[in-house]
Amino acid sequence: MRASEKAYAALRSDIIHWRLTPGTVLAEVELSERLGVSRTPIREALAKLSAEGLTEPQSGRGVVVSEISLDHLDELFELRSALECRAAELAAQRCDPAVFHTLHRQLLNAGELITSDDPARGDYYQLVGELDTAIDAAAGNHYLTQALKNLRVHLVRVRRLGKDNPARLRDAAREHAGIALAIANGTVAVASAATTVHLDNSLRHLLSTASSPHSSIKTSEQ
Amino acid sequence: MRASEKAYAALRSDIIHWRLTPGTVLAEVELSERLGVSRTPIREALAKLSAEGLTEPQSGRGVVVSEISLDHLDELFELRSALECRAAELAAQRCDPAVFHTLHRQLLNAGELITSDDPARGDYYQLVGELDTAIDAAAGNHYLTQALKNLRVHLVRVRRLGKDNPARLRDAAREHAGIALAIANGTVAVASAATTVHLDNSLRHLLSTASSPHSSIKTSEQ
DNA sequence: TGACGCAGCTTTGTATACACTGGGATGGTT
DNA sequence: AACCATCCCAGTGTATACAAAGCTGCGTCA
Repeated sequence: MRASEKAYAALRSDIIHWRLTPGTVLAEVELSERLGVSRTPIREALAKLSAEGLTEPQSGRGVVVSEISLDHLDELFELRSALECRAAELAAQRCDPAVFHTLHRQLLNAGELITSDDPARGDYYQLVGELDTAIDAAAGNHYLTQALKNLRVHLVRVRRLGKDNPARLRDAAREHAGIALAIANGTVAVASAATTVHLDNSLRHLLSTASSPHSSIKTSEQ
Repeated sequence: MRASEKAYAALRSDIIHWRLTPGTVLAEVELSERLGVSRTPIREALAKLSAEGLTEPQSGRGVVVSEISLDHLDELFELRSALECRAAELAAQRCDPAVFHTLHRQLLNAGELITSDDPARGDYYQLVGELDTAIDAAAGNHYLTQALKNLRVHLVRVRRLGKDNPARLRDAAREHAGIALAIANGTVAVASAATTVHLDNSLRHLLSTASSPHSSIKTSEQ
């Protein structure tokens, strides 16, 4: 693996998992020492992260980890809604119904995955991720998939803002199941509508339970 | 201006305006000599272009200018439709009607801009660009605007595939005028529908008149 | 005659040295 | 005491040298 890719992957993971919190300044020399590579691949990694929107150039001087603010969450979800609704519509037109019937069944039983054993809800989020992947594949649109991929990076970060309580996750699983079923049935309008409703519920839940972003940020300033 | 930005702007312009044709191999040393900067900023520029999708890494060895193929045009327009319809809907909800009434009037008279004096149709495309800008501003969604900006880069390249004959441009201007009017009226569903129809017409026109992409590419291989 | 392998070269990937810019601190002046 | 100018330094921007990896072409062997 190339050094620049290694640096990129390490930084990306650190940012997504909040080991690097919003507002953190990323200095090239410090990073190159910490990651054991020279500044050149570090710069390449930072450029890639900035292109993705995970970091932002700091007024001509250095880069900082992008802020995640509740103020712009509604905008993020408007874009998400536009992309995911269209993806669901296309998937409903073009999919192999068997795949989504299977996902529908699994999602109906997803309540069992939400146990106190795994606070990170790994199994649950993996299943939801499989639905996303299946929708992307069924939609069969490279550009749309790419746009969604870029967006989901930010959504993973946002997840930390809300406290995903078991009740909401079980509701969300049912909503996902409904989306899968609509796609399997090939009912385009229903697939789109179910996605719209699900995203609205998710956004409302996030906004109502989210911890203040500033409190999260402050704790990181050691 | 930084050397990396200069290189990026120069290459981006060369690709968009087909001075660098799809499939062209971009060698770092050759570019650094041609643009008069060292390889480091060239690499930075190429990374940025690849992130945008204007170039693609060539299986471990160098980068090439991305292909523009009719095969994927429908996919590109599916994404475009998803984004522009949502943007039009949001604009219809939130806009200052006066702005779009003005644009509506200007677009109704856009036929006069399509003269044989300017084969590049600069004035026409500038007016259409102003509509795009106004929609972005009215929609007031930073993420959506960014996604559209990324997309429009590809659309400018695609434009070269089709022969924009005056009749089609006049029709397109009327369609744009209709979109502007629907937004000014605040009729969300109409704005979305008018956008859908316009994009479908544009795609069909492109596909029916487009020169074979392969012939375009071949001519570049000197 | 065809295919496999090796050697050389071209091109990319990485490290490092140097240049330049912006900001902050310090000292002087009003 | 407050404000401005200058100097210094931290850190980025660029150039270049070196290392590694892949392709090409030729030669040899089956």
